[in-house]
Amino acid sequence: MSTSRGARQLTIKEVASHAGVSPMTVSRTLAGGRNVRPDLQERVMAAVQELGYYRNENARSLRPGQPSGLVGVAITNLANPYYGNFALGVEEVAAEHGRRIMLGNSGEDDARERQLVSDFIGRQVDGLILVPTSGEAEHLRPERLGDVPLVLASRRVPGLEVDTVLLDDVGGAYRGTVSLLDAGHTRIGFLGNRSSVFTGERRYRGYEQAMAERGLVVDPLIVARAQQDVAAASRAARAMLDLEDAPTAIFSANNRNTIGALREIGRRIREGLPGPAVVSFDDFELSELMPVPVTIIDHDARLLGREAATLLFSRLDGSAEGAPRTVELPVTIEHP
Amino acid sequence: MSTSRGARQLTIKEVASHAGVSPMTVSRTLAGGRNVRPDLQERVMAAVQELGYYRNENARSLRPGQPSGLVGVAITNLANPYYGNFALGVEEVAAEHGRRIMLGNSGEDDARERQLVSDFIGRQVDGLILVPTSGEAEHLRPERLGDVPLVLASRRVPGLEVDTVLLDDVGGAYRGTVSLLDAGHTRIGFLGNRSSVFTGERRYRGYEQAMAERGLVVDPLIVARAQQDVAAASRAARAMLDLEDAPTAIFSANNRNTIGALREIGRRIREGLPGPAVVSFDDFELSELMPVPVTIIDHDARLLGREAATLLFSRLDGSAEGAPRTVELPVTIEHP
DNA sequence: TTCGAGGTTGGTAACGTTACCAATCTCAAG
DNA sequence: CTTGAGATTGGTAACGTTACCAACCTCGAA
Repeated sequence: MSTSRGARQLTIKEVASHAGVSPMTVSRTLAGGRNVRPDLQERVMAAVQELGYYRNENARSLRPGQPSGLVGVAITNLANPYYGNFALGVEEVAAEHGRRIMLGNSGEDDARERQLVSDFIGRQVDGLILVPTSGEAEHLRPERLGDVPLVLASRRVPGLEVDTVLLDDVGGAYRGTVSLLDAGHTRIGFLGNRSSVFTGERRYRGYEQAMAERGLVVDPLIVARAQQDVAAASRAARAMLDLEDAPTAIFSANNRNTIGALREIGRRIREGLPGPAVVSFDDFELSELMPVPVTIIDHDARLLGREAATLLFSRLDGSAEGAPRTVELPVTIEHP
Repeated sequence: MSTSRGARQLTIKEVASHAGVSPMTVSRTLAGGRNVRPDLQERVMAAVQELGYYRNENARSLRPGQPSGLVGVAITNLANPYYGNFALGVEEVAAEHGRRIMLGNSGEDDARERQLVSDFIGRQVDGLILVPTSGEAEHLRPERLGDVPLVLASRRVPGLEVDTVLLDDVGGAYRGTVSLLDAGHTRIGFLGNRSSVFTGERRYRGYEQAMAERGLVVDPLIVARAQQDVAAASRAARAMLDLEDAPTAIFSANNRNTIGALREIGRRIREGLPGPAVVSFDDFELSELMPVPVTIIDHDARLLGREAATLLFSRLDGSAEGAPRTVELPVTIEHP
């Protein structure tokens, strides 16, 4: 019975003396029981049960060569359901490999990301999975990480050659835009992230490419690339749709912009104004119930997480060596 | 330059000899620099920078009395955006207290939860925050946890008296149901979780109470309480609405059931069938654009996470002692 | 000048664990 | 009965860190 204060930690020694064996026998039993007599193993396990002993994993990983079994995961915005699913995918694969994840939210803040990474390293993580903010790469150089393998997800960091899992941003945006063009639209607005955000840039490129192929010039008046949240996206959509020469369709480069745009479009429709067609990079629930047709460029964030973790563990297991690899996951297009 | 294999860990000793001081001086400097000459501190910090040294937090926490700075968080379903926000709230407060979180997903599986908890304990977490599965409480008893403080969120565990953060499930469900009754509905269907899930039970109770107050008997034909995912919720809604005597309104006890119900309702409306009014416990985006009026019983999952973490840290700081506390967070009702 | 208080520095031991080695035991073959 | 191979067991040291103590230094007061 452990009481309020102090309550010294239960150690392998107590278990050993309780079972009448040496600490080494307890350690060996807990490690799988190779070369330990079955009756002693039983006594040890009984003592463990009775005392409620948990092995101290920190002390264990202190010995050289012992992995900590921890993976550090830093994402940019846990409030976004996409990143929740991403984290879930990572957690699943980690659990399958007997590892645990330490999760941090960088909130797109560079300094916070640096702090998270150094903290993860200090806690002896076996590997790192990062959705990088768009800042510097200095703190992510392999030599700064002390040989802890790093996998980037969703975004690349300029000048940093490491394992990376990406979406087919350019292709998805291209195909989504083409579907609008095929439907007869020629004046297509764009809502997206700052161009310094990797995905924002790539998705814009796909949009631009499709427009250019049809000989259409992109009008800067109907391109808004600075919205990081729903409210800003709503305002940008409003400005665009209030124009004399308003777009008849909108390409939205991510979930947050789509929700904002649709909020504004819903408002207009309730006022009897026309609503433009929408293509959204990123799915959202009940898109089929929207008052305007919404085409979805969909992908599986959970799978993205699983792939990132798989890439990491292939490095940890030594089953993959050599040059950094990039996996680009396909996206699907769902017409309304 | 650290090369591929081996690459022994950089220790405080290397830093010390590089700075020409003893390891103790390095330790003291890193601990805040009390009673260390400024010029030596500078030499130490320069060496830390130059070598890229990170203190080994595991070794650090091995010393008795040193906290690990880790909080174990186990939630039931990270794919649900609510729990993503919950985790975010916990992470935020933990970061404010200089702590890191270890995150596990139990997937409503009892065995997995037990495994997570014992793993967290083995990794010397300073505290635990749990959205419990509905199973046993044995592995959560204080004496089994070795004095590691535990906070439950969202749900209670029968027979376990610990700090808990809950929502006002009963009151919210009651008020939501009353709003339907006030609008003239008397035949109100119920969609929810298994009754063994704490919130499922409480929300049903609120619904039942409101009905009883108006002298209405709940018809078991329009009560479905076994759906854990969107597809099952859709089927349940369909069965209910296909009845001769179909409900004119539906009370949905959670996000997943709401989405499922609305998917079915949207289908019916496209076919020209009538759609019932909906009250949803849990918000979702773009609810204002639905083809039927949706009343939202809303709450802040992120705040729930923040409250849980705050409760935990008040135990860790010793600013709270004594009997377990329960915090019940209010919910708001948003009419369409 | 001596003394002592207080600031600064370093050596030692300990935290809980396991790799390594040495010691002991078992048992079959000679 | 001896030998030795192999299985089993335990003692010791080390992982990286910091609390504790002892030693030293500085400087003002007596």
